[in-house]
Amino acid sequence: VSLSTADRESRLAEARRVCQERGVPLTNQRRAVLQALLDRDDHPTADALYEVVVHDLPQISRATVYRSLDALVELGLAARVSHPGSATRFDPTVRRHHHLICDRCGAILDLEDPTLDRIPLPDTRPAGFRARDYSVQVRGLCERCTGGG
Amino acid sequence: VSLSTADRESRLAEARRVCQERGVPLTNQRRAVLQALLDRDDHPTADALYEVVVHDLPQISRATVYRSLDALVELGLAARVSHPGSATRFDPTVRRHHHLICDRCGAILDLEDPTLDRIPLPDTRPAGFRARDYSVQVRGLCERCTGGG
DNA sequence: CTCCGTGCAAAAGGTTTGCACTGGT
DNA sequence: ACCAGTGCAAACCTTTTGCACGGAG
Repeated sequence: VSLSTADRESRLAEARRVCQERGVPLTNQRRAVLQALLDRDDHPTADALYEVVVHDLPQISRATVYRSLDALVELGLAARVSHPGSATRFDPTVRRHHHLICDRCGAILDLEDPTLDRIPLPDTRPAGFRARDYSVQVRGLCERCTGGG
Repeated sequence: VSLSTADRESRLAEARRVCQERGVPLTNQRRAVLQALLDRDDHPTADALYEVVVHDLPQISRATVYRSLDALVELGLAARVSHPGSATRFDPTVRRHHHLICDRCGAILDLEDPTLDRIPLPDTRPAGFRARDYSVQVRGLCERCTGGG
């Protein structure tokens, strides 16, 4: 479910606006990382993004990719995805959506479902927790892994 | 929401039974790791468990803790928790439940709510995904982090 | 005797940090 | 000139692996 050209343009415009507001420069490196992330729908790791970005900016370092991702997350332009694996994965989609996670190969697929977007959350304030948003993780087996057995 | 003594006993009995069935020895090390995990409700990392277990078994190695956790997960006696951080966290509770995740400090709290346990999942079979179970992640700020600002 | 789990140490990821440099303001 | 962002390399943290040892069947 990768983004259309128009969507990508609007996400870039949003990035420019947010950076402007927060007084944070949208450097070439940050823009390249964001674009690489927007171009993908498979929730890549930082390293996978580095591999892409290094084609455009051959001198970029892994550290900068990590720092750019931190910045994008801080700015609300990307999100860290919860994943039961060793490497952190990133998601360019900030609006509410859900995930299918393959128990065998670790793939993360987006799940868009209006019903899941309207679950009434229990009141967590008695526990002292201020809820901000939620998402549903569905675990199971993806197409490739079901095929294999 | 840590386990009562009775619950812990029954979980240990379950472990003995499962190991028996599967022909897998429940070694001292594995039992110690499982007990350490059952004693906690904060979804510890492998390293945090090592720090606890090493008190009882001073010669135990980190590798064994990792291998024990792998075995427990494989046996269905524990679960890896999805978490947007670098270290994998483990959960002694296998039955369906949900999580409150603090965006600031990364704490994971259990959320038990019968309503959330009965969400009608969309049909993911057209996407080739065979759903097995799900859980809801609520993100926000925990009590300590709200207090601080 | 054989097999499997373990301990140790080293290797293999993944992520962060110290420091010098640079480009924009 | 200043400051923030960057590149590089090293450090650091987490997890896995190779190998030898030892205990249970």
